[in-house]
Amino acid sequence: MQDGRGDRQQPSPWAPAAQRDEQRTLKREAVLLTAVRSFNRHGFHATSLEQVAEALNITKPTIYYYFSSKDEILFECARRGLERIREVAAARRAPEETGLQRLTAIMRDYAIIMTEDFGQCVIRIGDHELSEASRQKQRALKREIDQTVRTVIEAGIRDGSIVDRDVRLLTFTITGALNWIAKWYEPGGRYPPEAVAEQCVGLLVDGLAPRAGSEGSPAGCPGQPESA
Amino acid sequence: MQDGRGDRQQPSPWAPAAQRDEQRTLKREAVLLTAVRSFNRHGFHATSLEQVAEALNITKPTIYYYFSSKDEILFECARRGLERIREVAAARRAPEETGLQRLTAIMRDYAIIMTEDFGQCVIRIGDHELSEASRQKQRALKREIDQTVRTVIEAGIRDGSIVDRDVRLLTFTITGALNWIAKWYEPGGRYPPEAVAEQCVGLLVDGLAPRAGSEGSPAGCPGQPESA
DNA sequence: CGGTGAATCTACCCGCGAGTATAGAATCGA
DNA sequence: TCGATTCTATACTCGCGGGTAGATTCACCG
Repeated sequence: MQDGRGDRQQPSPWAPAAQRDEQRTLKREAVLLTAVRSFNRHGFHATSLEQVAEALNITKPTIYYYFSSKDEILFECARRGLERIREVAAARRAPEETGLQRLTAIMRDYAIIMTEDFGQCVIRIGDHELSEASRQKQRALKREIDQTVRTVIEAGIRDGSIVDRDVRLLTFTITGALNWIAKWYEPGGRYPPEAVAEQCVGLLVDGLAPRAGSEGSPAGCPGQPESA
Repeated sequence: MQDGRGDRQQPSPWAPAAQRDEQRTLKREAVLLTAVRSFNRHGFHATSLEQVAEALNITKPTIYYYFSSKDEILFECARRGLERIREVAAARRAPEETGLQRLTAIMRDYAIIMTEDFGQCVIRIGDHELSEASRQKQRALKREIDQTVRTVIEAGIRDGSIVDRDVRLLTFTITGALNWIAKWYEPGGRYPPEAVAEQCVGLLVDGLAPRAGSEGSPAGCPGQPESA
């Protein structure tokens, strides 16, 4: 991972500089993971950094050696969750498939992210817990994701694979159903993440009312594309 | 003050006792309403009772004259929201209609409650903000609602008006989509509550994929009841 | 070994907000 | 008009937790 820096070809036996950096990264990571799990389980305010430190066998000032504030920790957790979503959403931007097919793929990945630590954090922690600055940054990330999803939905409406409804409300309803997974899902419970994703997406695509013809979702027979 | 309570038929001219009680109730109400709005807007922890008091042109001790703790205020707010949901859910328990018809009615009312102050409070305020005791009571209320909804869904699956899927996941997905309204809805925005409810429920019933036959929701032509 | 810097700890500060003690103002009953 | 009660305000306590100052330990390098 040499980025500009430290590219000195000097093969000193057991280069310690890189090790140091790696150690630091590893420890930051450990703090983040412990923190996000506590945030998710007990809530942000109910989690003191002392508790996090204790769980890591260190003390509070050590955490402040790696992070500048509790807000930074929370934001970094949320950022990772959002980053993951952004990736899967962006991965399906290319229009080789129908809008519904692309949206279905995004929804499925989205649902699974909601069962992960950093993904849950995005939903479980309220906006008001972040500082004003962090909240703004978070909003920007969310908007970007929202925009991507919306674009896919619009494409689906145009090609006839998605029902013609208000795009904004469509997006809210879908993301709501999926976001909610983060609230009730518990690892090791009766449903594996894939099953959750499968079922939720299936319901959103097919609807509550039984379809006349087939049983399964019409993923293979979308409305005929009629790109103007 | 005999707690057999105040049933003395004595019609004293302009019974002041009743007026007193009414005044007290009115003021409690005002505190609750101001508090819940601030909770919803700024979050529970970011709302101090001093702020609430200031908004009411009173001081903090006055609030404590009407409530015993901040937790009691929050719980009372949430309780009202849940109570409203419980009512609408229970109202549609009788099986004169198909399961889907009953569920649709519940969902619609549920969605509208999510646009109201106390309804929003139930969703926007995390479980961890309540005291242990209050949280337990809240859970009980939520479970009761959940159970009612689930029963309706099961009836719908039996009579064929609702797709045969895992009831638990079905419930989570539906409530998730509807609960999320509380997060993004803003009064005076572009969508009136009825429109929100209409669209969300419509999508959940019909699904994202266009239906072959009709355009609208098949509210009038549910799957033929086939009660064994 | 002795110095240098990274990493961690002990011991503290400090502000905020929930909750309270208590006194004073208004209201009512006689 | 005089208590008694209801209601509200002033002025406080107090604990919790975010954040910091400064000492200390340790690892490596010369």
